[in-house]
Amino acid sequence: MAITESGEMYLETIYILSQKKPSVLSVDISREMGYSKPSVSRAIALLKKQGFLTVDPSGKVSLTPEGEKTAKNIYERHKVLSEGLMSLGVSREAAIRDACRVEHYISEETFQSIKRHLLERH
Amino acid sequence: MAITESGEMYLETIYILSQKKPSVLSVDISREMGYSKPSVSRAIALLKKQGFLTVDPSGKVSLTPEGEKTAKNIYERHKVLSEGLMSLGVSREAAIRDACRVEHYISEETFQSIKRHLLERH
DNA sequence: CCATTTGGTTAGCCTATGCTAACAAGTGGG
DNA sequence: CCCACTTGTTAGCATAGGCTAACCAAATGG
Repeated sequence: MAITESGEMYLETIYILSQKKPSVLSVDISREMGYSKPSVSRAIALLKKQGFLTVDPSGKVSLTPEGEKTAKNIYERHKVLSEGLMSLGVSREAAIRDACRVEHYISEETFQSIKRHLLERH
Repeated sequence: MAITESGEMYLETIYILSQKKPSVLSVDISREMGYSKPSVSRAIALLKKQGFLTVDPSGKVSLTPEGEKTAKNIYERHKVLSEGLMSLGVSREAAIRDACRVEHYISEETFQSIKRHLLERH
């Protein structure tokens, strides 16, 4: 099964959290994303089954290389898109909110073109 | 109930079809979008209930002013985004495919900024 | 004139993804 | 020692939005 938008958001959140703290628990993801514990529990179980992450006996969630690759890719899209929008004059809030949606939907080709264009403008 | 991505796609398709032919039937939408008749039937019933379109006794589907406003807005986003992406060197296929997703997800603020930026480049 | 085609609906299945209610297991203070 | 809090899971509900199967009714046409 291919990764969905929701799955990508979970991976991205786990990636960001794991850069801020030594270990990421399900409940941390729950708080960060504002989702209920059961929603996160089920999502984690699915991502685990899909090979994007592992959960150790203490409950610590870790991304697999595959999961980390996906998370980093989404995170880079998020940064490039939100910064790009802000450089066009879009407010920080709208830029972040919109980047959060768009980051899941554009092809690699489109993303690379946007990125190149933004770099060329300087 | 607010309009969903799916609802917007139906409205946009109806708008485009109604510019190409005098009357739009449910089955035309079905063929254009590649969805089954029951899927379209249900979607039309919902959009009708939401006040975005009407269906006359012959089955002809017409957008209400509200539906047309929404459809035109999405269609404009589609054109601006896909042309903008192509002007950045994105292939026609990818530009159209990606615009079809992104057009539903960006705020008006972001869209206007992108549009302004694309106009300024010439 | 009856049979087929066309257009549409109803019923019901499936997946994804949010939710609450309820519970189990570990931990720690009074 | 026990109660309470924290963490996580299970069960089950809801919505959105695809699908097929099966049906009805109207139009077409040999």
